[in-house]
Amino acid sequence: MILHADLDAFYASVEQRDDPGLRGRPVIVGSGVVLAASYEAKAHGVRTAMSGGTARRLCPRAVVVKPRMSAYAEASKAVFAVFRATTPLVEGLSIDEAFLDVDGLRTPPADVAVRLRREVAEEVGLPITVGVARTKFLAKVASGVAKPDGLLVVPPEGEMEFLRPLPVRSLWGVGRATAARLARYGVTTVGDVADMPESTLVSLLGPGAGGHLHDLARNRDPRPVRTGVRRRSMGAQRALGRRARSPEELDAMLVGLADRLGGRLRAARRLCRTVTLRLRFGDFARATRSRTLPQATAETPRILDVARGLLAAAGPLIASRGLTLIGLSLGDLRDDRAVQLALPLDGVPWAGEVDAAVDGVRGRFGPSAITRAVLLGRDQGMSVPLPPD
DNA sequence: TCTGGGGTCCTAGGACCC
DNA sequence: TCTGGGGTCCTAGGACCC
Repeated sequence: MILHADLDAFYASVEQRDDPGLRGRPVIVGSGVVLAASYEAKAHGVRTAMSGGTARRLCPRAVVVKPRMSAYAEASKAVFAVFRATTPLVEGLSIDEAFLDVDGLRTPPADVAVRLRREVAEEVGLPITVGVARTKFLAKVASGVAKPDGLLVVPPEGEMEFLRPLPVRSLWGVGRATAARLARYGVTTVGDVADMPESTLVSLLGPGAGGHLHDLARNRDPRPVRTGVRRRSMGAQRALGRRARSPEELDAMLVGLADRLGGRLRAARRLCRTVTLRLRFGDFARATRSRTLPQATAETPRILDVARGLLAAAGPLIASRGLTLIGLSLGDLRDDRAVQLALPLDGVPWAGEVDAAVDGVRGRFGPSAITRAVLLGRDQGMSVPLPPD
């Protein structure tokens, strides 16, 4: 059996945990757009991704707090430690949810789930909902139904009964666009989808999505819980508002984005090969421009260089439409083996030993690996002299 | 309801190679 | 002279998720 564990109103719950004055009150995290809303706020109709103005109109008494991303990252780490103490077979889906494969445990799955919820509450102080079922999909739907602060087990013999009445939107991969398309054919429940021939679904949605939906609706979901899934891209973006920005302002933002991403890349000891510039315009249309490098890199100046080229090429597009968001995304990620092998940095008093360290690895690793190691040291706040050439 | 900041996966066309 | 099939890589866009 598989557990799907999902923290409730995660960011808002962390805020309520850390400030007792917020407990029992409607809390909204994020002012421009709602990043998270406590269940007291949700009761008034406040939803994630809603604009801040709308949310305040729906719930004027709500306390609006600024997001504290580092506090959420820390809480997430603590919760995942509880997951991993339960079973090594943990697959994280996002900062606040994961699948756990509990088949190898002696304890019955439902008891494991009860204990997990208790441990997260006691050790981290956060409410969490758990769905238990034979497949990932059923477990995830179960936790959604059981929210908040709940537990729901779908027994193997009750699967079809559970599945068929669900709205199509609960199928993984069915969002607004696909749901609207299906509704035009009178298809609104999972049972409706299950009763369609696969060929009809495929002709409607394409071979990928069509086949996938057909399988899920007929309760076929053989996907195992996978550990060690690596991130495939990382990005950073910045909303600009309506005001027009000068080329100098845009360039400064690009510098900031490239710097942030370069640092994150090196902290993760990874390299990227594709740089994508993301743009959004006044009418909410989007565009992307990307370039793939012959050599993978984690060096900020290189990333910035490519990003600047993409931005320059997109100049005419931007001039005509009014830019409201600029972002960078790094893809085709891979491990930076050279840096990992060359310089185990943890605890190295860098400034004093860099020369020796660099001498030790010169010849085994090329100049770009050494440059990356130096940048990595800088990212960690070390005072790093440039090594002699 | 006029909209943040992260991510994942799929599709499709063109270039290029054998 | 006109013509094949298959594969990979790159770019751009779109849908979806939290």
